[in-house]
Amino acid sequence: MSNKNESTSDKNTGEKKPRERSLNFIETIIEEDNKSGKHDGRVHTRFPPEPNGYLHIGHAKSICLNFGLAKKYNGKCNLRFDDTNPTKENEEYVRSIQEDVRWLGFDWEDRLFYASDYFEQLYEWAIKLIQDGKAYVDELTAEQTREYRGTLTEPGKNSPYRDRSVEENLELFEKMKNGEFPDGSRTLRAKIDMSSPNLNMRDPVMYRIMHAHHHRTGDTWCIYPMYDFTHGQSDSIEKITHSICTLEFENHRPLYDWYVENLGIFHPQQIEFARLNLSHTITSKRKLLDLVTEKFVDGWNDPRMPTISGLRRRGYTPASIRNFCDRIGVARFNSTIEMSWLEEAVREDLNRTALRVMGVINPLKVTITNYPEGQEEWRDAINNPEDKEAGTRKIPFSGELYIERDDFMEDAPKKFFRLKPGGEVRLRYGYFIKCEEVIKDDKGVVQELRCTYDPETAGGKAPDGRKVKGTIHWVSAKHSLPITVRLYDHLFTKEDPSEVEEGQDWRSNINPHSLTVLENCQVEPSLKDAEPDQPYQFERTGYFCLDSKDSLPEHPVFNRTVSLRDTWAKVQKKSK
RNA sequence: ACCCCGAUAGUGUAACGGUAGCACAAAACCCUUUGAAGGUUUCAGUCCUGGUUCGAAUCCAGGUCGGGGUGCCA
Repeated sequence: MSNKNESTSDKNTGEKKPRERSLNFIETIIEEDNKSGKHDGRVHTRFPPEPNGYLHIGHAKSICLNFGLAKKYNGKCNLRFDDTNPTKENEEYVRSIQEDVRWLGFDWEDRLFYASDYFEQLYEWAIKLIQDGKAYVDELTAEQTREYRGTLTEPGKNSPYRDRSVEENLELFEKMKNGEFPDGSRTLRAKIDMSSPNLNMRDPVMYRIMHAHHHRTGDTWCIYPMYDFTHGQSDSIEKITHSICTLEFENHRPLYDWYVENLGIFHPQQIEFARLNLSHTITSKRKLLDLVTEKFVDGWNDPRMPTISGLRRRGYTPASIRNFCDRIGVARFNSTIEMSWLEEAVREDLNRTALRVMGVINPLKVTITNYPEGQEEWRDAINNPEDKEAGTRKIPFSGELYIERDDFMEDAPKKFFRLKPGGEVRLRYGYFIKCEEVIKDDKGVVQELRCTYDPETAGGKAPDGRKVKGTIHWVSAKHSLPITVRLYDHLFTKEDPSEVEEGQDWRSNINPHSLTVLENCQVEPSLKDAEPDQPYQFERTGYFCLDSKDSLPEHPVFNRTVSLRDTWAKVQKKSK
């Protein structure tokens, strides 16, 4: 008979332990390795980006995973640039990648490496494989190589150059290295198995000739190693224990293993996980580059981009991104995460940290007819109800205000708690006001509201105890600061941007309304000294930050990071 | 067509032969000087068919569906 309580016998200790997230499959592997002593309990990972683009949210998942695992198991994580293709890589990307990893909050300490650091060693290993009769110089053209490789269903056939002598191969490879052959005329190939069902094992190319300038090694080399001949050995050199990569490299694992085994060097374990797919956006470096070069966005760090730099400029925080990456988990099957998860993650972080301010996005003038002419007063406002330490500030009140246009309705439904003709509403930290008169222009558009205030309700409390359901934000017209606000929506209209009509491409799914610019928004004067790194919550509207690129002291521009959750919008939608 | 991998509420993940759980989304309510935040509750799931077993999400077989694979890219 089993006793149900046996397994939870420790629950009467009275301690409320934070609920531990259960292990993901990689952590399980690591813990098994640690138990069996496979690497003496050592955990060493690496983040290996190719410097051919800016980092995006998908990379953040990998960064958090690799650095996170190292931290969790008291290990190390290297940053290594996988720079084996000089025609696509450059310094700007190297710089931005380091900046982004650091910004996310991770530190590779003194372990910044480049695959190009290992070119000499890789070259020697290539020679060893030649000497062992496991590699040969091929003279097939690229097209011929393709033909000889066979297809998914038919085996390939051996290259006529496959059985050259070791000496001849050595000599030819030397000449390749010395630049005696033009690009594309020769390759060095591993001699494995042209009939393998895994195409990667059909005598994969190890080296190709490229007379190209490398951002680090300059013109030292005119032959460059392929990814497969580089990655595993780089891991091996750095004594990486767990080499974590995305699912599309799964078919490469046998080759990864083949190289380190045939070279007789330290054998790291490659582990694949599913890359992140986010709804309503793309994480293909090539397509992101297209968005930039074709000017659909304002550079790699456009706040609509899913790049780390874009998210940063948008106002996302490192903690929110780390949290997001932790929550989405890691698995071995492809999935798409809804954008709302990312948004929820920033809201959660910003709710704790953002300073509350009054900001009116779409101003509607309100004149308080019974407020003494020329009078003004400074009222106390709480900077952050989630953080007592943040203190309070003074905000100016006067007889001429701006409120949000959406906070007034002439024909209001019952559930509308804000201002309506004859109705009363609370101005946050201010007074109750009552709408007495609606002034419109010729076209019937509301121009101004004339209201009266109740001087007894200073601070928002009514001494007679009468209740007012609605509380709205406002600014004093005389004191407020005009700013520009940029609102963002999904970059793509479809959840899956690659899903297109016939004859169209992914570009047809770009959302034409992903950016809305609002001029003449009005905010409280304290925002005069805003800095891009300081997140703000415009109360009842959303989280905002100063744009780090386009904002000028005389013309502030604020980006909306994310709106607040809007239950009213839901109610409205439902009633339609 | 061939090889490899995968499939658990709407979404994302856990349960490792023994009570299918958590988060986000959705819904209802409470609270509220942010229709925010917070709190309570509800809804909702093991791809299919067989087999092994006292017992299967888990092991086995077959099927279905999805992803990856024919770069001198990574």
